[in-house]
Amino acid sequence: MGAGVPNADQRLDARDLAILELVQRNADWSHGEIGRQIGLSVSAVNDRIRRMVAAKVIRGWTADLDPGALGLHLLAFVNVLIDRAELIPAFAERIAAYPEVQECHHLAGDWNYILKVRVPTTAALENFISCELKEKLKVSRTATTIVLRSLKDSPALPIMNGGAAR
Amino acid sequence: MGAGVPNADQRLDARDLAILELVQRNADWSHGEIGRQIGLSVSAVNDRIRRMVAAKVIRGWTADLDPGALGLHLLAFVNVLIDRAELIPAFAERIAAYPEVQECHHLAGDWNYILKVRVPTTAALENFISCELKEKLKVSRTATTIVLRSLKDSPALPIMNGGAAR
DNA sequence: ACTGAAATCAGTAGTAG
DNA sequence: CTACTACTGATTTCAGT
Repeated sequence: MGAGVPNADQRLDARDLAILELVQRNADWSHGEIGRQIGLSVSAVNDRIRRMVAAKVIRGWTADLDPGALGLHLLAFVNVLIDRAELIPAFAERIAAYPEVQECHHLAGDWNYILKVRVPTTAALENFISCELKEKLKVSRTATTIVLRSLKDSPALPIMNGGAAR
Repeated sequence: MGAGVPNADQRLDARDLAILELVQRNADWSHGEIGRQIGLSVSAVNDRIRRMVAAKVIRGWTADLDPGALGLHLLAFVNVLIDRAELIPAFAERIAAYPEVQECHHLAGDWNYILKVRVPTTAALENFISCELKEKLKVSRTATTIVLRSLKDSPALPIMNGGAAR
């Protein structure tokens, strides 16, 4: 056990990719339904999904929720700059714990990080930036961009041959 | 049938929110397991989930895939500027169809859109920006930021009381 | 609106071809 | 891999509180 080599010798063939394409959008379909779509038996679909879960190609199963229905009416991208290098480890360790931070990416460029932040209101955003980022996490500067409308916001990945495929 | 009022009179109580908190991370748990966590019977959990699916609070069920395992080794944010206003509708209509574009948000600020783009290589990114964005979609200017490392990249939404809750 | 039991259906494991 | 079996366990329905 343990986390030796991450994805040792998994090879994904065209059928695996077809399964992934389906389950990343319709995880509630039965294995029979998936098999019918791609011409595979229930057992074959079952085997392949279990292997891909074991290989961590499939990391888990999630429900896709509507942000608006949960009162999360504001989406913003916040660029973060931290002047003093010694403050970066503490930021990196603590930022992921904020539920309103959906994403945090370390960047190559003018800014240290970009955050994707979901909150109910501008007041909540202001509180997050002022109290959490600047006061507690000692962020030097931020640049916030408000999203007016999301044309696409999907966790689905592009799946094509030529990736880690055979 | 039809899409009249989106979320008519759904009221989410604390138990609904507890269920959502669980299923957005562990959609594979049985209703019995969920019920045990929050002190509810299997049927009650089933009822509430079915109601939330019907009310479109839960939009669907997805598999969470590992981008690296699919050969998607590059993540970038691409800011997009379109000078001539008459070119924007065509862009907005066609951008969502690109699988490598995971997100596309219309912005308030200096840029028209921000894109979250996943590709295997820098060559694929260059091809996407030059051929697709600039040539085909007539984008005037782009500013691309490469992600070095993702500290957090989760579809999970922050769930707290005070949203659309009772 | 929840519980608990009964019925239906899906996932799993094994066999054989 | 398919096809078929049997089994386990989950989902769904339904009557009752």
